[in-house]
Amino acid sequence: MEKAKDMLIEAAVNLGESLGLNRAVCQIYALLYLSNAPLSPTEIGKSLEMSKGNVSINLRILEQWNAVRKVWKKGYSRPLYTANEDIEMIIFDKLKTGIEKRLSYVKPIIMQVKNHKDRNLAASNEKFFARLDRIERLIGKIEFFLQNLDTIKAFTK
Amino acid sequence: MEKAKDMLIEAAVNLGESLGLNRAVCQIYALLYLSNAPLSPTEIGKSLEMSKGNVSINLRILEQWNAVRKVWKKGYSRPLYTANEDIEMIIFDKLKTGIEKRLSYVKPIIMQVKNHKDRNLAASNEKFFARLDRIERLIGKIEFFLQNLDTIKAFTK
DNA sequence: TCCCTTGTTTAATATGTTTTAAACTATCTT
DNA sequence: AAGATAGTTTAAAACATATTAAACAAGGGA
Repeated sequence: MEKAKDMLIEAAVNLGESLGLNRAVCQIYALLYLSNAPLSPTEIGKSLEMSKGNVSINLRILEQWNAVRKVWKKGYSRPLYTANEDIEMIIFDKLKTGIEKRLSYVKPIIMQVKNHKDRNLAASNEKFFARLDRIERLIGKIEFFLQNLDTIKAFTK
Repeated sequence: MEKAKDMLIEAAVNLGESLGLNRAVCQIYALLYLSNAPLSPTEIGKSLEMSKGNVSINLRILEQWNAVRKVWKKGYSRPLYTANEDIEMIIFDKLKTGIEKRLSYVKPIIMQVKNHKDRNLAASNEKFFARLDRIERLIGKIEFFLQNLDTIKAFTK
């Protein structure tokens, strides 16, 4: 049983790393996701053979992502932690906000370059501006795509 | 003009890093993408103030991704390089094969765990197996999504 | 053929990230 | 209140990756 959990946790790490996540974050989330009851940081650290500092840091990260949440057990003053199960949403939100942030940085730069385009240069740089246009269309597509992902998600349910 | 290129290259680096790409790869691709004519490794290195070793390594990576290609100019024995312009395809293919590879690693592990599920344990681990099912459905969704991305891409054109 | 230029490979350096160990803070138990 | 337990923060270490510098190989022109 524990062996199975370990294998699944390792698989989660493997998947998470392709999204640029670190090992600890994936391990902790997967452990909580597969646990029947909420766990304390100490239990997490013991189970994953990970320093408590590392548990603390990465639990905070997961909380910021809304991937885990505190559970207050009656009589206990310290919270336990449990996984929020809608990992689709978690992954999606993280990707979406990340991409949007990047695009909002790139877009004004392209605008700026296009507006500075002076007539003399333009002739000799036909190709250059054509490629800028192409990039702008791509950005438009990505934005369209993000706006519609919610719909698609619902559709595939 | 060169200033504009530098800004755009920097923006490309910024975008690329959110996909986990290194600086050099993004710079080289963006430079070739925005250049009117194919460039030699030496020219690339000079333009980006980057060692020729680094240019060489990362040009090879870009070639493997089909993101750039060699151009043989008459009379020259060494190739120049130019960007393949369909970066949507490049990004998409890279993401798609990456995700597929990861899923093909994870799927059999889940199968295995589910098949080992023995009756005694099963009762006490209702929740555990329910979550496994949930993950399996998620993987199914992702696969469906990937299979249909081509269609969606065409649709948004 | 010999040198000069160009490109590749490799080992070392530099940079960035993750993890831990240890100091610190807060909470709980007696 | 004192000692023990749990959690956070930080500085250092371990680790991974990217970049360069330098040795090497291949081709081009004298």
